[in-house]
Order: sequence, then structure tokens, then C-alpha cells
Amino acid sequence: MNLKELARHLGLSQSTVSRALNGYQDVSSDTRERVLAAARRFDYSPNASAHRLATGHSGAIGIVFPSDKDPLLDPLFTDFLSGLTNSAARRQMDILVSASLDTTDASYRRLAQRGSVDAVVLSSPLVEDSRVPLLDKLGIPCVVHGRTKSPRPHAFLDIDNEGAFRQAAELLIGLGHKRIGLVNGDARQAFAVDREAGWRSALLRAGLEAPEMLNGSDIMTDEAGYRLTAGMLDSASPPTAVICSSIFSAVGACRAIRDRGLTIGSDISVIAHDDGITSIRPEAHHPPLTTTFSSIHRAGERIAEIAADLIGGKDPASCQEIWPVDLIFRDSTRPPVSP
Amino acid sequence: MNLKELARHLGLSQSTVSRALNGYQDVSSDTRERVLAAARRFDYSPNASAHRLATGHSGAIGIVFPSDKDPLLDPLFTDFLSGLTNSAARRQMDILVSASLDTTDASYRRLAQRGSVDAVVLSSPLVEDSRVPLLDKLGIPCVVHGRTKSPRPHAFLDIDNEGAFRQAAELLIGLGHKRIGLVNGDARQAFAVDREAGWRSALLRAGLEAPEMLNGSDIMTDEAGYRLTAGMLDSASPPTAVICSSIFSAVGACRAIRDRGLTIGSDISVIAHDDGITSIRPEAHHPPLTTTFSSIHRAGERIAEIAADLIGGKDPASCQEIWPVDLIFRDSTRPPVSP
DNA sequence: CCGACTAATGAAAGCGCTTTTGTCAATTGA
DNA sequence: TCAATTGACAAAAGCGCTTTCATTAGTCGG
Repeated sequence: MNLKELARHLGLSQSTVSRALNGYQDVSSDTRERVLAAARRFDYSPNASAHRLATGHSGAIGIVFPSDKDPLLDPLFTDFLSGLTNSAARRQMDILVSASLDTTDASYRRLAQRGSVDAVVLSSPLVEDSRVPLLDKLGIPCVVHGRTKSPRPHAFLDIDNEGAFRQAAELLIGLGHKRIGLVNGDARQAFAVDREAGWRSALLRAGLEAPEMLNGSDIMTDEAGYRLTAGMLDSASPPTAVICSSIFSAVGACRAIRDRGLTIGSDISVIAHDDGITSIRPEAHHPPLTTTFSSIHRAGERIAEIAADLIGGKDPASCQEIWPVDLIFRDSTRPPVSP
Repeated sequence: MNLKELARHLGLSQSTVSRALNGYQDVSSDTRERVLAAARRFDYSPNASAHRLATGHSGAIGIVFPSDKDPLLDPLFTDFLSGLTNSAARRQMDILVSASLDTTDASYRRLAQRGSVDAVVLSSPLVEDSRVPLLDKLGIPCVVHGRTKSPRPHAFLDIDNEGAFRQAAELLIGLGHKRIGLVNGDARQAFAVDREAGWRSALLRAGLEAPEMLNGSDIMTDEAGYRLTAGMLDSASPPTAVICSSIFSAVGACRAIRDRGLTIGSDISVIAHDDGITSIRPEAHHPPLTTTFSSIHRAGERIAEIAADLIGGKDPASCQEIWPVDLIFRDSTRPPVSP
């Protein structure tokens, strides 16, 4: 069932039916009713390709997978994508996921030229990310999940990574900790840099040191979390507390602590950043983990809205949001045992 | 830069250029060279919407998120999607992710009518999944990741869940275990039913019981894994081994075991199913976990190929694959302590 | 040397929609 | 009363491709 048939059934012209369907003014409310009823009855919905060709909009938001199997691409992405997709669906938009087989540049360039998407979402930005200026040049709106250095202001939604990790470190300092380890994500990632800055500033502000020994950085997996934490605990002056960038790192960190016969909380305090994914919940741990919390699912939802605004012509410079992060105090943070 | 401009630049007609670009025969190799060179030089790629409208194919494979925030949607999905997308990209196809806001039926129906996708991938099928007959009726090819009951044969790629869990149980039985717990996924899911069947058949075949007490089933999260395992361990006749349906459940199960002062391996044996995601690796655990292994990333890759075949007109009945699952013996499985 | 065929290209129709422009009757104002 | 306005619809022109069909020029066999 297409527009032509529908129009013929109603004894109307295509244009009238089209306008009735799209809520234009110059059509009598009487015929509009009839058209809408018929559309429902015949279960008509306009052909996507034709609509796109006619309007010049693809009705889709793009997101590009970095490479064949990128370790930076973590399971959190599912939650993010779920939020993104749901929110996009509410605005009648789809999410187009494509992979960059050759270079990332080429993928975006192709995406832009073929007009497959109206806007693009950039995940896990690096500190200086070449994708932002590229998309700018290609004239395709983009919203970054996170932040990156860029000559021109770009739309983004980020969480207050620096503030969150400063707060976390301050909490530990307040409890009396003096050597606080950081189990961070990959140092190329923008968020990791911000978190390190938060950790560092809290320590320095309190007159403490932030030695490189305690500044761990790697991909955010269980195994890497174990390795980084183990390295710190086995060093000459081990930390009495660690802050982890992800719940996965935290699982590894906890394992390293327990493996050394130490107890989480009473011996070594642990704080983890929690993105709110359901598969691993910090409050279900023993002891329940103190966390900095921000829902990545909600971020996904909001980013689709921002993308829609951008497509609607909103100025990227006015599409910049930094969300505060909650610090949730649980039982994994206690005063250190006397040195 | 569009086809018309490109043709004008070359002093050729649109049709010739189009045919040259699409590799048709009736164009001289000389002009083909020129056209290809010009296309490269002007960085031309055909407009997606126009191409789709003209051919009637959308060039996209669809996948629908179940609901607003579905607990069944686990982090493994990222890996699956990554494989799917990469493989699709190699065939010049995109992945369209859309969410079902209203009913799932309506989403698929809309997807089909709007012609936004050429085929659909179904994830986490239920034992009897209404989506399969629906898509069949809508005439849109679909390939299921997993299997489901259906009057007509459908295309699918599944792993040998039953065989894997039978093998796992047999390994434990061979070591001398008599009470083996199952920490399974949601019982509505097809794969969970198959895994239970594997577990059960191994036990019965060995003349052992498969009591309901040891047949745990819930979503595959850390927390649920803990809860199910704890329940079994605290029961009147606790198991000496558990088999977990996911690495996440296994993390919870291990925690429950340790919390009770028991040691994994020597006191309670553990086997987990490993989908091969990088964030949590069973071999990095202490002790390294024995696993049934099958890469979900590879499954995603293969499913995109199957979808492409289906679009190309291949018979769904001849697109059915069941992959064997490796049983990887590590240190978490040992003979039980004498009862 | 000529009709029949082939190779290479161009012209034009069509995919299903949106949107501009055109048409016609009914209404309005002085 | 009559030109001017308005309301409701139809006709038709695109959007940028693919593909069918038509049109040349060149080749061949007899």
C-alpha cells in the first residue's frame, strides 16, 4: 500500500493525502479525518526511502564502530546504545550503526556523502580527536559523548569526570587516607585525562603526593584492573585506597586485594565509577562499593535529543552539557588502618 | 557532487556513468576507466536514499531493541553488534538499530512497511517467539541468533547449548561430582532451556538426580548469580559444583562461594559459559575458570553474512547453523572433597 | 555494397514521496 | 454587483538514482 493507492481509494489526490498525513493546514478537518482513518485501516506508513529522497533528510543518526574489534568498545556501550535508540525512536528516528573497515575518516566521509545519516554521535573521544574537525568540514552535525579539544565549539554531553574523581579522592582524604591509587582507563581517552586531573588536584590540594606509581592507566577490564592494583599493592609504598574508573576494573581490583589476604574496606578502601549497567551492581558486592554514579543509559537518551536539536538547526555551541556525578557512600570506604 | 554533475563533467550521460560505476557490461573499458577515475577524484559516492528508492532495497539489516530498558539485553550485545556491523560493512550494508516503544509487533510492522531494512536479526529468542511468524507474514527475511519453535523453518545461527552443558556436566561427573547446580539464564529464553536439557540429560544418564533445588534460573547478572548460588549452597544438600550460563553470573557465583569460606576449585567446582568478551576474562580469575566457550563476536559476523544470503534469495531452510562449543579445562574444576 | 547484427551510448520513464504552483468555487467588502 | 480574497483541492515538478528502451556508429557475412 503506497500513497498513490491510498489516494485512489479515497478519491483524492496524492498531494492532499500527503498534506493531511503530515498535518499541513490547507486541508479540511473533514478530509483529514477520512485520510487518517483510511491510513490506519490499510496500515499505511510512508516508504522510508522515498520520504528521505524527497525531504533530503535520512531520518537516522549515525554511530561508527572504531575498528574491527576495539578493546575500547566496552559492554557499557549496549546501555548507551539502548538509551540512544529509545530516545531516537520517540522522535521517529533510527540509529544507523556502521563499521569503519578502512580508515575512520573514509567511513565518515562516505556516510556524509551518501547522506545516510543526518547527524553523528561520537563515542569515547580521545583528547584530541580528529573526527570532530573532519565532521565539521564535511558539514555533518555531530554530538560527542564526552569532550575533546577542538578549535570550534562542538555539541557534547559529558559528565563531570574531574569533579567526580576529585570528590572521590577528597572523601578518602577526609577519612585519613594519604596514598590513594588511581586505576584509570586508557590514557588517550579524554575522560581518563579528566579523571586523573580530579584525582591529582584533590591530592595536591591536601598537600599529598600524586606519584606515578599510583597513577595506573589501561583498558577498563577485569584483568587490567587486577594487574594495575596488584602492581600498586606490591610496591614499596602501597596505597591504602584505590579509585577505579569502571566497575569492571573494580572487580579486578577487588580480586587483587583479596588475593593478598587483605579486606576491602577495613584494609584497602575502594571507590568505583558506576555507569549503572545492570549486569554488575556495586551495591550487591561484599562489601557494597562506594561509587561515583552516572547513568550511561540516560546519557544515551539525552544525546539523541541533542542530535535531533542539532538537525533542527540549533547552534552546536549552545548544545553543551556537563552532568554532575553522584558520590554514593557505601561500605567499601573506611578510615585506613594506622600506618 | 551527484550523478548528474559527474556525468556533465565527463561529457557523458547519467545512464552511462551509472552503468560504469555499477560494473555493467555494455560500457567500453576505456570510458569505465575515465568514470572511475573521475568518481575517485571528485570523491563521489551515490546518494543512499536515491539508490534505495530506485532499487527498492534499503541496504540495511535491522535489529530491534526489545523494550525501554530490558534486563535481557546484556553487555554481550556490544560484542555481537560489533561483529554484525563489521561483517555487514564488508558487504556494503548498514545496521539499523531501532527501538520498540509501543509493542514489538508494531515496530517490526512499521520497519517492514517503511522498507527501512532488507532483513532483520532476532536476538535472544524465546522458546516460542511470536516475532518469527510475524516477520514471516510480513515477508521480511529474518535470521535468528539462537533457535525458536516455528511452524516453518527459519534461518538461524545457534551454538550447541545443550551439548555444551551436557559436556560440562559430564566433565564434573567424571571428576566424581554428584550434586551439580545450574545457574542458568532466564527460563523463557530458548538457550536457557537447551542448557538445562544438557545439564539434566548428563545427570540422568549418569544415574544422578536433577532436583529443582539445583536448577537455578534468572537474569544473567552478577547479583542474580550470587543469589542463586547462595541459595543452593545454603540448602540442605548443597552442590559440590555449579555451572553458570554467563561470565557475569559466574562472578556472582564465585563471590557466594568465597563468602561462605569455601574455595573455588578445591571445595566447589565452577564452570562458566564464556562468550569471549574482553571486559571479563575467565582465564584471568583465581583460579582460572573452566569454561564452555563460543565467540559471540564471531556469531555476529556470521549472522550478517547469513542475512546477506537471505536477501540474495537463499532459502531460509538451508541457512541453519549450529556451532560446536569448546570446553576449556582450567583450574576451577577439581574432584569433590569426599562427602 | 548492403541488410543484419553488435557495441556503446543517450533519452526517458519510473521508484514513492514532498512541495510548489495552479485551479476553481465560495466568500468577502465597498 | 464585481473584483479581490480565501479555502480546499489537483496537477505537476522535482529529489538522485536505476533501468528499459531507443539510437547511433561500427562490423560482418554474403
